[in-house]
Order: sequence, then structure tokens, then C-alpha cells
Amino acid sequence: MDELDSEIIRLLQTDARQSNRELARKLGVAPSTCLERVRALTRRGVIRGYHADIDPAALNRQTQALVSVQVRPLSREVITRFERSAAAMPEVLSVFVLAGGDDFLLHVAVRDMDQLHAFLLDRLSQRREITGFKTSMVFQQMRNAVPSRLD
Amino acid sequence: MDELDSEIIRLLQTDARQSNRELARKLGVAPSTCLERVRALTRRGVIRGYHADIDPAALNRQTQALVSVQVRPLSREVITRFERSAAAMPEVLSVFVLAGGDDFLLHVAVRDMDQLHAFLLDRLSQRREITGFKTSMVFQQMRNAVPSRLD
DNA sequence: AATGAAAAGAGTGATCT
DNA sequence: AGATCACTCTTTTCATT
Repeated sequence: MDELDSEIIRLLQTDARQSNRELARKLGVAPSTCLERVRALTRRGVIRGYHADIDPAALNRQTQALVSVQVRPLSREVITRFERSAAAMPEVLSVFVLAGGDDFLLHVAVRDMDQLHAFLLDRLSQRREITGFKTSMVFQQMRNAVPSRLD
Repeated sequence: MDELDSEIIRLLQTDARQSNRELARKLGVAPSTCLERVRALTRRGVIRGYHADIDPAALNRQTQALVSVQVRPLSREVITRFERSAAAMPEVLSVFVLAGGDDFLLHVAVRDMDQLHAFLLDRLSQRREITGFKTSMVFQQMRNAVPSRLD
């Protein structure tokens, strides 16, 4: 991970679809050098993939919420099972497994309040391992798509 | 937003770097058709960008936390100002503006516990509008990189 | 709106420094 | 490791349906 690798990562986080040539030009190296670096980063698992960022409205997901969830018993099995099921729910964008007051936080995005209500009742309330959950509505989200490398 | 647009979105969420030809082949349309669709989606703001997904370890961010924050007074000005400053902090990946118990949730990723501690003390404790915050450590996160279009 | 063909540009691997 | 070159494939534009 030298300076060149860091720059490649930064540029691909900013725009994953720019050509290898453009990348090379911005870095002041030959395209073949740049290509080999990108391949090495991918092979080493540093670059995990490339994803289009889509407006939630176009996906019919204008209503977002954060749902904190407690489960019992706090066994590895229960946690793993809940984590996997939650991640597989189409309404769920992201699952955080936490230490502290809550056990999980679910980032949920759906069409409207009705669909959110249905999610809470049909997907969460029914589960026997859940001992409680609390919903906060998301007014707005700002994401940093290009996190820098920290010292 | 017909079936073809939805499929383009799905494929570009899965792999933003596949060539336009490959996209066209998978969809069974001509490359030029596909290209025009992608451009229209971009023009309409449906596609907001393309980002490489980078292993947090390679960015020196192996320690993650969710920090819920309360601010006062709850005025538009205070909220907007805090939201912007938080989003600009290099430690912060994401800022959620919430309704309910807490006012904000910050998703923070740093090198280690020392850096997290420093973040809480230097970036948050100092701010006069913050009346309280609570930190939960993140053990694990699962993200759905390809959210589907809901009905 | 979609297609097909042609020009311009990019990806890729061999080879050399 | 990085650069250059040559070959192939892709992107992009535009005339046509």
C-alpha cells in the first residue's frame, strides 16, 4: 500500500467507471502499470467491488428508518441466525451487530409508512428471539462515498 | 422506468465496471440502446455515481462505532450546521438526521480505540450545541449492495 | 425509441528497460 | 516494478428504420 495504491483507491471510490487510461493519466503512470496495480488490489481483497449509487426514490424507497433490536438469548447461534435473516429481508439495506445497549441496528428503506409498519409487524414482531425493538425515522442521510485512508 | 431500466440498475449495482457491451448482451439489446438508457438514467438523476467498495482495513479503519447525538436548541440552523460539520469529519462515514429519541446517528470508522476516544473528545465533546451522545461499538456489518425496486 | 455500421478510443499482453 | 508498442475489442456517434 504505497502512495500510488492509495491514489488509485481514492480515484476509484470517486468514480468507479472511469477508464484505466484516465486513471493512469491522472496518476502520471503508464496504463499497463495502473492496470496491474488495480488487479493486485483486487486480488488482495482491498477492492471488493464496484457499485452504482442509485437514488432511493427510483427504487421506491422514500421512507427510511433505523430500527434497534434486542434479541435473547445472546448466543452465537441466535445472533448469527438473526443477522443473516435480517440481511436477506428486501426492506433492509444494512445490518449492524453491536456491543452495548442494543444488539442490532437495521437500516430499512421502504415505499411508505404503511410498508414500514408492515415490515415491523410481519418481519420483526413475529420472531420469538426478539425481545424488543425501537424505530427512529430518518429525515435525511449524508454519506461520505470516498473515505480517506487514516494515519 | 420500465423493465429494461430496472434491469440496468440492478446490473450496475452488482458490478458498476462491466462494459456497456456486456450489459447490452445480458439485456438482449444493442449496445447503443443500452448506452442511451444509461445516459438517460444518469441525466434524470437515477444513477448518482459509481463507487469502488474498499476493505475498511486497507483504509486503516478497523474500529467502527455508531454514535447517537442530541443537540439543542433543535432549530433548523443548529441541525443543518451540525449535520454539515459531522459529514466533513474524516472519521465519519455517514450521518443520519433522525426523528424520535436521538437527533443524529453518526457512523464512524477509525484505526483503533484510541482514535475513537480522540474523536469523541476532540470532535464531539467540544461542541456547545451537543447536549449528550452515546457510543455503540460495531462488531460486524452486513450491507446489501443491490437493493431491489420495491412494489 | 431502437438498430447497425464506422470512427475514435480503451483494454490487454509481450517485450524491453 | 514500470514503460512502450501492437493488437484486439469496446465505446460512441450518427444515419436509418
